[in-house]
Amino acid sequence: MTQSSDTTSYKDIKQTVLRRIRSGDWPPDMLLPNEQELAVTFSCTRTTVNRALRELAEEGFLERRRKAGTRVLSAPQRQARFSIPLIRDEIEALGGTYRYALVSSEAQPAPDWLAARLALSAGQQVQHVRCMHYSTNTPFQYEDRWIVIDSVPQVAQADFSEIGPNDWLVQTVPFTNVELTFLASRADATVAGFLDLPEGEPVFTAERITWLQGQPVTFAKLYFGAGYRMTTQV
Amino acid sequence: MTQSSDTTSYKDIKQTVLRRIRSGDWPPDMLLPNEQELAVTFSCTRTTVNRALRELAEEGFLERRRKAGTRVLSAPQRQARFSIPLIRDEIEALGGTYRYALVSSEAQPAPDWLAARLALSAGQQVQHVRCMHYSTNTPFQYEDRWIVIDSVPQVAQADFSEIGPNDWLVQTVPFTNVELTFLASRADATVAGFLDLPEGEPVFTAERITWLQGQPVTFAKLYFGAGYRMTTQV
DNA sequence: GCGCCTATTTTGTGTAGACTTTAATTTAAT
DNA sequence: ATTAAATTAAAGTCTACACAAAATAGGCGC
Repeated sequence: MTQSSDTTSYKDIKQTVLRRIRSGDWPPDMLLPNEQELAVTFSCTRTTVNRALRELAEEGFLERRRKAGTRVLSAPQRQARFSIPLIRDEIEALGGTYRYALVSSEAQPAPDWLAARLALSAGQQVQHVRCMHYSTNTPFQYEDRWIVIDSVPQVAQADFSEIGPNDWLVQTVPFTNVELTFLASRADATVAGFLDLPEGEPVFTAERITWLQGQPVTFAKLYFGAGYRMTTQV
Repeated sequence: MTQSSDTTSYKDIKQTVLRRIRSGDWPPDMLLPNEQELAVTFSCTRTTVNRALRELAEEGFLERRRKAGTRVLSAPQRQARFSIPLIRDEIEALGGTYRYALVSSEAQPAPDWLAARLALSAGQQVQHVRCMHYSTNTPFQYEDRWIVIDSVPQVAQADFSEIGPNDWLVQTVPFTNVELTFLASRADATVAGFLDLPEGEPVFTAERITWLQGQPVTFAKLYFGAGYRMTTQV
């Protein structure tokens, strides 16, 4: 059998199933026919049905359990899946020219709050790097970053005057686990100065903790410039 | 052939490939062997290799192109995939008790900025619903929502005094397209009042536009209470 | 009735093989 | 040299079948 237009593809099945869900034909909580039956109705193999339903489940439309079958999810806990672009790409996509500037870089013992946050031992050495990212001379992001020296010893020799610590890290440490937090914070004098804002202004802020196989690698606090909006399609 | 422990599963392959990428064994931009070769080295079928590599590509580690082959992505633009929980679930997960209160609900012509945002015709009627979500009497979120009446005519009969507009919508218009935006805004007098904050305080804000098959359904502006943090693992 | 064990159903995943589609590459024609 | 057409290598997907694993449902003993 060929797979050209006379064949039912897993994409066709996905579309059809989605349409039935959306139209209310298959309402929330409904148990849908098992793969074998669907394979017959779609006149294809169970393998193909399986792929379609598996992907729909990954996308949050269905719930599948062995023996229990496949059912339509009632509360569509859709997962927003947005990519975290590199700053340079993001700025260039918005039509700006990316420029980077190092503010400071120094080794120091981890402050208490950082030690607590990353489960470091008291007084463990960290590299504290502060830098700016500009979009055509407009401040785009102020980055305040700490890198755990024990986890990335090479950081002692790193030169952050030309390359940003994030770029350096992704080249050096193929990172594994990341915890991302977004919040609205108030610009203190330092942040306001770098981002060219009035003090006290709301600032969209991201915190990013990175581990390499259980070892804390870096904590970054990223303050975005005025009017920043993070958008995603779901 | 069986698939028990003597067989190589697609998960094994994913792990092995990931390990090689992380260890630098397969550096960024490297072209990896084609599926047939990998199938031989892993002693499994090409089907199994295909699934492993396909998923790794979806997860952002590899780039695959027909004829060109599979290569390691240099800047692993990992995609944060975080689920958007229902407010009730989120509050209860944090140990609070969810409480809902309607502030106002009235039909009105769409204001210009909204008409522009949703591509409505001038003066199209919308239902403007404002409400509060509390976590054990602490303000958790102030919701300012507009629902396009032409897209959801049933909204005229809806009673939002007990059920929140979001819950009502997911029951009524199940699966839709969503554009989500996050930003930091400044609490104006209204928002400050509802969230029990000083005026001018930074507020983590989400904007949510929902379409049903190209038709605009609703625009919601969600103002989160003091200290709100949105966290996700990547 | 209650708890435990077994049987059965349904999804999960593998093998083997074929055809399709895309696109890089090479070849031929202008 | 440049463009257009043919070649071909790689991923993409389907068929057909088999066995595995999980979890519900039913039956058994108490």
